[in-house]
Amino acid sequence: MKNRLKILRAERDWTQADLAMYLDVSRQTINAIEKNKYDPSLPLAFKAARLFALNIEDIFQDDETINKN
Amino acid sequence: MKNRLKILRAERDWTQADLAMYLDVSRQTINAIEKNKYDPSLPLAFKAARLFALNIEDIFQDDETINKN
DNA sequence: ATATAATGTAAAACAAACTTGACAAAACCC
DNA sequence: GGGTTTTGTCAAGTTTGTTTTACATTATAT
Repeated sequence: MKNRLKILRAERDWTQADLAMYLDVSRQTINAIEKNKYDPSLPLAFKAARLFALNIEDIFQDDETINKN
Repeated sequence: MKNRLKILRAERDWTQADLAMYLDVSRQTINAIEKNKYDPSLPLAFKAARLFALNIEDIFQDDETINKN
């Protein structure tokens, strides 16, 4: 599972700690997800989608899902 | 977190066991998710989305997410 | 160069997701 | 009705996600 959190953060000039605060998780959780140590829970993915006003699929990309673009 | 698994199953005349098999999880997992005992993992949500050819948001709906329709 | 901020990482603990096995209740045929 | 399939549920166990604390490394700014 890939994700665009680092890019989305960079676009807003947010630190991992900032994003963690907005999503009500620990900074280590953000770091672990960005470094692909584990996948977020579905509720957390929804929260991120809401925060960035994007679809979950636009933030997180399943490796099995073949991308048509 | 609500979900439309039961409806999507019904449309295809699948049992919980059928869906479990297609998603490589136990029948109890499908039952628990349908009965809102817990949320699926993000990978499982992606797998369901692929199976039904829908977006995750069209299958699972966060309670916090205000629906605009 | 040194201070500060940001990121990476690790261990221990706990919570949430998922498994297997088993059985009861409900729905569906004949 | 009785048999069969489907659904609901429970307990015990494993795995995955998350927290806290702590410290090391890297980047940024004087």
